[in-house]
Amino acid sequence: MTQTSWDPRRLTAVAVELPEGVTPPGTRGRILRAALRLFAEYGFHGASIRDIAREVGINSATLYAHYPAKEHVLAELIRLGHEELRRRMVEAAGAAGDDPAEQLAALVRAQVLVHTDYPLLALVANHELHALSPESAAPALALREEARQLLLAVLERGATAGAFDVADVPLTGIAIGSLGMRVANWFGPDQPYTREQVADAFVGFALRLVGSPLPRG
Amino acid sequence: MTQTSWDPRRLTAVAVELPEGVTPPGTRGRILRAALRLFAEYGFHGASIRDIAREVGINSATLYAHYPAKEHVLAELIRLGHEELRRRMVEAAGAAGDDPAEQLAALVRAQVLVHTDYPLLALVANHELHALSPESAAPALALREEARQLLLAVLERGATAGAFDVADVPLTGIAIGSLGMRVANWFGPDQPYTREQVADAFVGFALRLVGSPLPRG
DNA sequence: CTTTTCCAACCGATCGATCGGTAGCCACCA
DNA sequence: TGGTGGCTACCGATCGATCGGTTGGAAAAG
Repeated sequence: MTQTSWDPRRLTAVAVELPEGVTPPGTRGRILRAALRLFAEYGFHGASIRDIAREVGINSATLYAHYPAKEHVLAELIRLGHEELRRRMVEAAGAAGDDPAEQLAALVRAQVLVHTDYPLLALVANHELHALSPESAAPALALREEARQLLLAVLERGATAGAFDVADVPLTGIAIGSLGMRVANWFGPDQPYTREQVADAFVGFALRLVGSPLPRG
Repeated sequence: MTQTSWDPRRLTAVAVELPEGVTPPGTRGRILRAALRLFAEYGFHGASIRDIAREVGINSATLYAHYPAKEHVLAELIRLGHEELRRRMVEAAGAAGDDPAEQLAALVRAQVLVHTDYPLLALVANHELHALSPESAAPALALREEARQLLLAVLERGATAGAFDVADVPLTGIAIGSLGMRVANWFGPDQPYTREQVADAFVGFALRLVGSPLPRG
């Protein structure tokens, strides 16, 4: 309840986490983690390969035994971030029932939890995308669009069925997406909320935004 | 309704605007505009002083006749962005009546319009803050906190008066602030909304988030 | 009024430092 | 043995900033 805005000095207090099972083991994975922390704090261009190597404890030339170029490290992180988002949202959509409100809640919860669980990955995936070439960025953009379409489809369905009172589906989708995205900028261990509390609250916000009669969480 | 997510390739389609009356005239101002465009597209570290100088049409050494260091150019942009936000929000708060809902609407409208009017400035001010030293960043952070407190005070007042149905004021404040902030990432001339339409819609969203009985805009 | 001085803005050249990446070599392990 | 991961040394390019010099306009001096 004190400082909840973006403050890069907090970065060292946020765990450098990557999704399990999809992160490469050994040095390759350690490079990703080091890059994640440095890219999140200083940006792609502000973090040098020497910085990354030093943090991993290897020589900078060794990076090239694992990744063909600096850009590939970033592209990998961005891919991981977007795949985790898409995976969780597809999973949530599949597990939810037919009720549009329930589907929306499931999607929003999934989105928010990706951002609480992997805040640095979300920050890098969202803020450093511009450093990639169009070809490198395309896969991630496609995944992002897929996640977005999941949300829009539910909003459309809910509005058509009369469960949602929505004047403009795309704009409402943007608003709901914005809520989840910004979580990565402020959520952390020094905040007085657990991840579940944040997800509950944000599901409540989303339901309010669509005018669903469900009460706040 | 097509592409509404962050896409750096769209940057050249967004006008490079700085607030009137506070932007220095002549070369100094042209440097700020050039830096604004380049920092927004490539980030502070991704844009060199040679890039900036080239865009202005001067020699890179000349930049140092106007600004003592590269960081100062960024600091100036970030200061301008935060001052405009604070100015507009203070003005909106002063002009609004006593009704908490009316005050909230005024604040949200002001915030959203800063982001529609100066999207690049908002992007740089929000995303490149990390490139500043703590001393350089402090003034902007203070202004940001001031704007935030304006919003929280209204939420608190509305909740206390029973006009708002809010479970958690700081969290609701974050959510409302998030909505406005992200506008700079997607709003532009290729979107099918005017700035007023966006502001109206977002005021409606904010009122819903606080459970105010006012209908959607 | 004319001349001189001053100063801000500007220049090309250059600085030391750092950048991402390469080449060649070595050690280890299956 | 061959492949992988690691190293030192090095490359050309670029970085932010400095240097010494020039220019033009304004102000001061005579």
